[in-house]
Amino acid sequence: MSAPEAQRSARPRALRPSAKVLPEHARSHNRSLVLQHLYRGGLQSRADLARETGLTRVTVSDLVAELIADGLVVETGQREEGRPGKPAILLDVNRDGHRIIGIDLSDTGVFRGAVLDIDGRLVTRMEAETDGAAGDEVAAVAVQLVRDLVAAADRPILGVGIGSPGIVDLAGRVLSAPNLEWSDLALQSIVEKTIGLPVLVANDANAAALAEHSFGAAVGDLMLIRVGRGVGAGLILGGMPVFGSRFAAGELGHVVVGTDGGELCVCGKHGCLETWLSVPRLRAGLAAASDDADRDAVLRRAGERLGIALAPVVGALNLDEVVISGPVELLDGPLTQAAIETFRARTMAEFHGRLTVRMSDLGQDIVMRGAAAMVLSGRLGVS
Amino acid sequence: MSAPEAQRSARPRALRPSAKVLPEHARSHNRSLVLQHLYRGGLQSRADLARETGLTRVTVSDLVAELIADGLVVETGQREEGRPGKPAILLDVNRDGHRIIGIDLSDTGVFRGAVLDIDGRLVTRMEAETDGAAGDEVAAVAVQLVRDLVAAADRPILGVGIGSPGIVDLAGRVLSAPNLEWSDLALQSIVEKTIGLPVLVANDANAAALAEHSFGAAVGDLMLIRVGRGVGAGLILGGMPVFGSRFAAGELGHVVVGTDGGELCVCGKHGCLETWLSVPRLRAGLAAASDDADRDAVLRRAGERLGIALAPVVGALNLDEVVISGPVELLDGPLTQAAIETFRARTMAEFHGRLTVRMSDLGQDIVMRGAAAMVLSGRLGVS
DNA sequence: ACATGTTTGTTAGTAAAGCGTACGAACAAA
DNA sequence: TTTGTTCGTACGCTTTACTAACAAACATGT
Repeated sequence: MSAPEAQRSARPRALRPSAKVLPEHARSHNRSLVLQHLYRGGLQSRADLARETGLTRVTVSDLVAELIADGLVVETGQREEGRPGKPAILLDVNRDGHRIIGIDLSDTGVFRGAVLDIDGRLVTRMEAETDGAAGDEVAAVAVQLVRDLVAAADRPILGVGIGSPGIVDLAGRVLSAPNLEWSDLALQSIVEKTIGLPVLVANDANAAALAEHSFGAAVGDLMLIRVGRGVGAGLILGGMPVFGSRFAAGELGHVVVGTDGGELCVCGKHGCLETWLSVPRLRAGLAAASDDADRDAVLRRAGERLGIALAPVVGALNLDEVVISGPVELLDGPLTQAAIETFRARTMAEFHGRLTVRMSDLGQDIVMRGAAAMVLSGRLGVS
Repeated sequence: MSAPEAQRSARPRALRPSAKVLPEHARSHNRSLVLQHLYRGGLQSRADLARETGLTRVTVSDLVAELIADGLVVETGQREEGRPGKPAILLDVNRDGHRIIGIDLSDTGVFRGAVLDIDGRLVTRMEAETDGAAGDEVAAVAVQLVRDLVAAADRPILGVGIGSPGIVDLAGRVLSAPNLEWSDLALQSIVEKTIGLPVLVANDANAAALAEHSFGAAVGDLMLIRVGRGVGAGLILGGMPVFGSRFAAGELGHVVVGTDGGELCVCGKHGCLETWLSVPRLRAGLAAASDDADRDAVLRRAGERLGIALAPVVGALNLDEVVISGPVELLDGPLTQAAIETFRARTMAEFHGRLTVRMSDLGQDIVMRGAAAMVLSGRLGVS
């Protein structure tokens, strides 16, 4: 036991000051809570919702009345069950009452967009060629695509979600997107002003991760690896996307993998994850391969590198799931298999016994559906 | 544009159902908010707090009255300023009115504990030898240490924080701590029942990370690497600790680093981070070294491995800071320097320009102070 | 057939939380 | 002394969710 000693002032310094909470905020939280249960659980009565949420029947009734007035919830008739008591009036989210616009700007040469319903199903699909445009010009193409989709929607539109390549901040500014030659482009506010609807912009990999979380088979904390021209990742921890302090979370493409050199990358380093795993490099490797065994080896080598890069991340975050998204013919098979094996060989299996590594089954629409999930989450508090 | 197509049901499955929010929860949030501002900002008047929090002077007055009644806040006289108007009554957290017990179970052979004040300064320090005990026996040593510290405290005790090695769940159960031969030990509830005070238990690396966040020089998202008998890490993202889905976040010690083999680890793999970086291995390496240059090389090699392991994690999370905690004579110097260099060589500097890698300056007390921070955060909502 | 019990949804009244307005107190400057 | 400013508090109001009570609608047992 020692006497109190001189220590430097222990008072912590500034942080984000958090915000006050008013009763109305609590109300909107509970409103979202009710909507969320209804969204997931399907047909339920007010009494069911009260039991599930822990709120009173009275309160639920009140919230539901508000949701019905807003057109978000509808009564769908009575429950036909041989139970005693007054039959329940079933409620459901007004799944066909609204539309969402989802945009994917991440592909090369073409912007994809769609009108989606509340459940994230594509209703109308559109594309817009970018014809090698860049900067403001290509931004105008995106805006026009949104405009066309808004015109094509046959229901009120909840909002517009956009998945963009590059670094995107929380206000929907694209801080840097080299392929489109965007820097500090206030995409969200531009589209919002033009269209007059709520707009949300996020990085494409983050959007994809959200899609997997909301509409895919994902269960808990997950990382989504997007393999395309480059390699990017999106992270969902505890149901919330991880953005990183400079909004650059998931920028894994230019991390060097392994300690044995590697090919030269456009960034000037050797052995970046992209040099092992990007689609162009994979295709080139396959084209140069002489036979099937050789092709297999190319894919397995890429998968091994992915496993090597993932091991520390999964260890540090104790993830449940790693999902890979990209061209199925390249990624599904030896590549994923090798990633799993490498990963298992390089981490403690007992901590990560439940980790699954798999391909996404959302296909090419993953970013558009993720963009829709952003709108659902941002506007309705539903995920 | 294509017609609506058949897609598999898009409805997401079960997630954490979140919880309802009642007005009283909002109140306690605002109460914590006021306390937080006071804790960080020092002497302030009610009107100051109202301006900073956005709440009304009336509401702040009400909350402050409650905090004064609870003994957490005191009036410390009037402000002496040549300003017009009624002079302000200054408030401050009752910094000397309560104590916190902080416990560190992570060291080999000895448990450390301390009575701390609200600002995280050590007031009374104690130690308890474990004498090679294990299981329930060594748990009893910990309980006795807490009891002694409670008896030594000269003020009301806010709570007990414990940093334990191993995997600890959110309820303070130590799921697995091989060194102490604990598995599924409900440490928090055991101590709580014995002592009759609020108890919080967390992993030692997580506690250390919290200490760095609360009392150290840390600014934003950070990862704390704890180098001792093994290697562990704690993560703070957005001010919140990351636990991982199986509560095993930060278990980096047994991730294989590099692609060029490495020494055999106790876990059976070759080249785990622990085989490069643990204190025993470092000391052995230094002892075997012939001259200073050789010793430097040993430390640099270890630092390089740390950098290799960190690169994907920092890339994936876009961290602000990596803090290293452990024996200064080993870690501070060539090792840290090599880690920084390796790291910079393996990632995109432009994304991580603001990343800093440094030693913690909280020394040996880091876990105890982190344990105190857990109590501050859990009991007062202050961080 | 009829009473009984159950479940549902609503009405009425209550407690808590924070707001806006207004007021007295205490001070500086003119 | 007067004026203007700032601080802290008293009062009344709105919002929110709660409890209690009730009517409606149904199944079941006698």
